[in-house]
Amino acid sequence: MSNMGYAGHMELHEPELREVPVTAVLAALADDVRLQIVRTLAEGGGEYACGTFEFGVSKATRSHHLKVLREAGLTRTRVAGTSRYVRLRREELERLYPGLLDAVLAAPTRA
Amino acid sequence: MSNMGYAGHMELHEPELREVPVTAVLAALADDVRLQIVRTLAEGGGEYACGTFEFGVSKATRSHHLKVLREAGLTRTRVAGTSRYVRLRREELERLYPGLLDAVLAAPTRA
DNA sequence: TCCAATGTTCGAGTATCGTCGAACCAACGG
DNA sequence: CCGTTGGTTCGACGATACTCGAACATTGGA
Repeated sequence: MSNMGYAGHMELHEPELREVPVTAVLAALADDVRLQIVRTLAEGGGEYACGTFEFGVSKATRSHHLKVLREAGLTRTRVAGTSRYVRLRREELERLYPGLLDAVLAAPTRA
Repeated sequence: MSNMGYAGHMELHEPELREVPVTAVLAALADDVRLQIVRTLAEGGGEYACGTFEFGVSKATRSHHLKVLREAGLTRTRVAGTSRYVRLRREELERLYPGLLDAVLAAPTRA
């Protein structure tokens, strides 16, 4: 009955947004791959399986970026079967950082 | 030769804002020292000599951060005598990234 | 039961970042 | 001139960040 060594039963680390320094939120957004993920989540508006985000990186790297987003308080993850469904924490973000996400999303894709 | 503004032969690199990827702007803001500098500039509204920003780092580090801000298109620098005066590029930022700077500045200082 | 699918974690390589002291430079004031 | 002042640059350091392949865990189906 050991559950050692793997995160299958571990709780996903999803911090309270107010515990996250704004610099961490900005750092999470300051990466091309992660910004593409966030854009996809924002445009779709709902949940996406991790595998959705095919942006030219390996699945290990993708998993890493999703973890960064989650631990920066930007996303929430729901586990279902072998898949994990990710969604943006829009309302919470809007409450704590009004206008921030919209401003970033409105920015030109390629500057 | 005119004596007008002979500010040494070093050219400051101040890119056009549209040439700067938004991720670079976000990365520039995603540091505590730099965010404090930006806050100071925004609250004061005008120009500040580099020496103004005493945030517990050496002057070499301060100079580095000011360079990062400048090259991310966030600030402009005017050379006068032995001093350099830094100011925020608010209007340009507002035009290209409407609401972004305000949202960041409105964020809680101590998250 | 075995296998494929979906993700995560590990270990390592490379790159970039933040930091400092020391050396440097240009401008100013005696 | 010479020294001081304001600031930059250099070289180095340790810490982080991004990336990948490989190995692993969990689920669900043949």
